[in-house]
Amino acid sequence: MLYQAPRGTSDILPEEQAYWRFIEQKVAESAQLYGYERIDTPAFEDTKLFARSVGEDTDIVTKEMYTFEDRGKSSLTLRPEGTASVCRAYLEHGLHNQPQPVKLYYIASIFRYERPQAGRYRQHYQFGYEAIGEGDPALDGEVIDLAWRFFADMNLRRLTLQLNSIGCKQCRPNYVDSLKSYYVGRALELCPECQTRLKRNPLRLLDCKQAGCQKVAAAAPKSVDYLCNECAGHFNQLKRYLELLKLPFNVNHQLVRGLDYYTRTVFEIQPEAGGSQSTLAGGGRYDDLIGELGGKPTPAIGFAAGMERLILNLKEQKVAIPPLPKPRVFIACLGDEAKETATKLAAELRGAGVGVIAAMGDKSLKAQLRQANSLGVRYAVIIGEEEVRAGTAVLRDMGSAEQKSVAVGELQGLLK
RNA sequence: GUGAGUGUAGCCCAGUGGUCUAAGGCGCCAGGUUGUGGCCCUGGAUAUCGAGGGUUCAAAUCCCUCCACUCACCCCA
Repeated sequence: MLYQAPRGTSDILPEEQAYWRFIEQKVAESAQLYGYERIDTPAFEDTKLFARSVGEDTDIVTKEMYTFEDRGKSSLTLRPEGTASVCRAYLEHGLHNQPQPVKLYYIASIFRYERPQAGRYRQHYQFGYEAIGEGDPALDGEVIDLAWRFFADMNLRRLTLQLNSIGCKQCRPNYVDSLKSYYVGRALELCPECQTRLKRNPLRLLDCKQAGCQKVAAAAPKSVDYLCNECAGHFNQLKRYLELLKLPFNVNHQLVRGLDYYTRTVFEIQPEAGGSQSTLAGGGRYDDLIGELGGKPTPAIGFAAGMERLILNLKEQKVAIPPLPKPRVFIACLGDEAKETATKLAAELRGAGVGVIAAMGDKSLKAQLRQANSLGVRYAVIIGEEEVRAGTAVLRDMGSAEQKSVAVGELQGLLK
């Protein structure tokens, strides 16, 4: 094989496209339902944008970014996530002058240099929704409702909604401190990786999968017990809204997310019996991010979902996807004159909005019909020398195998 | 970055040292009389057996190196 797609990337072949178009359509529909408008941002941005927003010490920034210098010596990075770009656009275009919150959604390719495996790729696609400019917990509830409804409406079953609150700039340090002091006494029970996490990123201690560490994590201090009054009130109100909306959330004290910008609300939607790379959607509040990017303090919340993982789940659960439309008519012909008639007819039908596949080459009629059959068209139009002389064509119904001779001029009306 | 598994035609795969100048199935192409698909039958094309090196009289089959893919860890959608 001379060339193949780079590791962790893949071609989306025609046979897969129905899934992609289906999801895109559902994304647009639910955006419309909740008042979100589409935004598309560049595939790459100034490297500093991601470093600042995602967090200098996160895995994404330290080892997963596709960073390059362009010919003008600017350091650019292929977007490793969607939120930072949307916030940049919000600031750059003065969207704070619009009624708040500004609700935006996107469908975009995402790039991370990781070892690919099931449900994880170096280039993958995410769709996401961001609501910027409002801190009301009712908005958190609405966003989570949107996320939940999105998957439920696709007839995906056995999903769970994981929820947590990780506090704000004021109260989180207290929590991290108490987490540290809890863990320091138990360092010997931890796996080697957790020993280093203890120093570098204590929050991550909570979601280590090692059995021993799990045990320690289960009894660890909970972030919700360290929330300041404002954060606690916000979280309580959110839970109240989720109950009103009848969303079956599970407060998961070990849910922490890998991007630094999250504050207060964090949530994920996971399949119940998921493998390791199973999270379908994740998100939360990022009340400090716009400010850190140079704007005035602006609360915001959003989430993103992985398209490939969603498709994986749709397939596993055998969710029926509507087929993509395709031509219903195949035109077969025999002889040079017939081909001219067929060529003109095909153009006329297409002009009238009827999709047509015209036979090419000079294959036998048998071969042409075989092709028509495998294309799955509803009708075959057959034009041979006799038909040319008579100004007619044979219209064959590929389902019933019934056929009749009709005037060429009548076809457009019959096939419309 | 770490660990494990796998690499034979477009796809699924048989074949574990010598009749392998590689079998089968799907798919593809053609034919089964003069201009008709789907079923069936017949025929055909398509494989430097992942790459390179080594062992041997002899290697798809054994050894080494590399590469790729898959799965898992890390982390995330």
